Amino acid sequence: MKITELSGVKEIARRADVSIATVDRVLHNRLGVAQKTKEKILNIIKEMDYKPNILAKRLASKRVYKFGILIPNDHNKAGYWKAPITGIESAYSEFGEFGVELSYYLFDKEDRKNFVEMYDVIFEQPVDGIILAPIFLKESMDFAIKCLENRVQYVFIETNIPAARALSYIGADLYQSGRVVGNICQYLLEEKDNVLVINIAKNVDSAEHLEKRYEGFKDFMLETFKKINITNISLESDNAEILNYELDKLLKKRDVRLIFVTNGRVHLVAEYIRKHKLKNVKLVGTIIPFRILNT
Amino acid sequence: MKITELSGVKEIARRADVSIATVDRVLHNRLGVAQKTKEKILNIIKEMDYKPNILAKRLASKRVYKFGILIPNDHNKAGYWKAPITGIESAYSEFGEFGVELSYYLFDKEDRKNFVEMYDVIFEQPVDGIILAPIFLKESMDFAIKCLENRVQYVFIETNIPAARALSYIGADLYQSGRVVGNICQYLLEEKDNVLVINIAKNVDSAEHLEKRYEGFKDFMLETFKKINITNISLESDNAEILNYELDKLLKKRDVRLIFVTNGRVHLVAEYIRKHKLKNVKLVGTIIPFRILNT
DNA sequence: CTGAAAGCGCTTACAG
DNA sequence: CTGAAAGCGCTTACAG
Repeated sequence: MKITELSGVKEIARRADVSIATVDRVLHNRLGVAQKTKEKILNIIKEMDYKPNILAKRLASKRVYKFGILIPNDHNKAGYWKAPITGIESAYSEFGEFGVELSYYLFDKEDRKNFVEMYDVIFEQPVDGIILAPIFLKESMDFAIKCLENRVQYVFIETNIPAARALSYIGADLYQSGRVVGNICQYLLEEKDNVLVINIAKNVDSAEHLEKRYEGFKDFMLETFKKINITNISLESDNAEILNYELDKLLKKRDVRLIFVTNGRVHLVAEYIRKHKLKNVKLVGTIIPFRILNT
Repeated sequence: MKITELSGVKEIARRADVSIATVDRVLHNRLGVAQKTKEKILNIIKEMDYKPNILAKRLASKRVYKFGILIPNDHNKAGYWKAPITGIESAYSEFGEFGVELSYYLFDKEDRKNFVEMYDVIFEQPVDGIILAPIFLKESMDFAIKCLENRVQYVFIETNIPAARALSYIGADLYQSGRVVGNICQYLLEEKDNVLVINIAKNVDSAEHLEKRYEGFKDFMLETFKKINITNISLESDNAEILNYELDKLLKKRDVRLIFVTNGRVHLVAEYIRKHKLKNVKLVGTIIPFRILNT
């Protein structure tokens, strides 16, 4: 770079022989620039590999970015969402002064209609970005489309729906989590053992999510034991009767050595095992709560 | 806040009836300000709970911050330090344009003299902050003192020395790691079992570090089993003869159910077990490599 | 010991 | 369709 070279918009303006206001218009794709001028400027931008200085941008702009946060209220799972909220607030206290505003929209985890109501409310006000827990599959897909229509970026938290192509996903890697479970359980098993993997998901939607954990577990197992026998079932309710019925059937058929429940509902199976006084079956569950890191 | 209130240095200057240059002098504790003026300004700053705008600061200042990175070269442990370097480079590509410069100082992990040579070199040039792996205890303490003398901030990576009061520590929480091992191993043990925990640290220094992992393991175990019997030994070399000698002694005395080696040198004990064809002892080790997150 | 002024790289009315 | 100018909240010579 020559020492005489101005940087940023000024240099672009100099090269294009226009004012920086015009450069700014092109940079933000605003109307009111002659096609020819626009092209010239665009070429120079490309030529220079121009990267705007975000510090200067933020300093000069009065614009406030508004974020909506769409997560379950904590009425059922006491305190589960405390940690992410703490994290959001901590980030806010760091960046809030640079033009960020937060709005919370808490919905009832058991009520998909309420989820839809809440996300409709979000769009009543201008919003730039959204963090959401997409625990209802179909409704969340609809929501994603609405975000795209409104040019609003969205990020998933806790549950992921890869197909909905969020900007990013904050939460556990369920596939890896399943592999870890497999890794630990390998010491409890032998070749040709029977293993039962149970997904218990109250709404159909998160079943797909839990499936990932099963995949990880299964892949690890099959890499370790060629002839292990893994049966996977998904229950769409946490009703004890149904669970008992299924377990009766499955455990009668074969000698199951290990049961892996892919989420925290493992206690339901624990009760079954206790009631039937089963001695030879090992039980494993998975719970990965959010954690507040000490800083 | 009144709408007429200016913000930042301007407002301070207005209230103190001085120029912003003088405010700046006080803010940076520079010489050449009358004691009275200084006090007045200091009071106003406190009153306003003034927080400088770091965006404006960085934009206005031409100052470049220089960071030194003092970590082992990878000649022995192939690739172990690739991940943190990737992380550093990724952060650099994000922030480098805002005035950050990096210098690497790689030392020989087996040679504490080399570590000292390298850190002497660091101070030959101006430096603002240092990331280091303090794997040599005494030398790292000396280094910390040198940093304090030079008013240079330092951050530890991989190994922590709490007493050296670094700005922060990047790495595994060894105490929690030990608890996790305990948590998993509880299913392999019963009340009154004998457990052996072995720290194998080539240099005395990291022994203290490994101790933390033992603490976590022990605490979890004692919370779970009241009468479990845990023996802990620390070896200062990875010499197989010495290890074998110690293991002979320890395993003769009592019926050991589980051996936990607090780092990756677990393979040394594995060899012993294989050679002696021990069947009833379980072996557990811990390796937590750095990982590159996919983004 | 203190202040006026230019500048960092952008954005934002406003004027033409 | 385009430009001159002020401003964001700081820092940095320079002058006195």
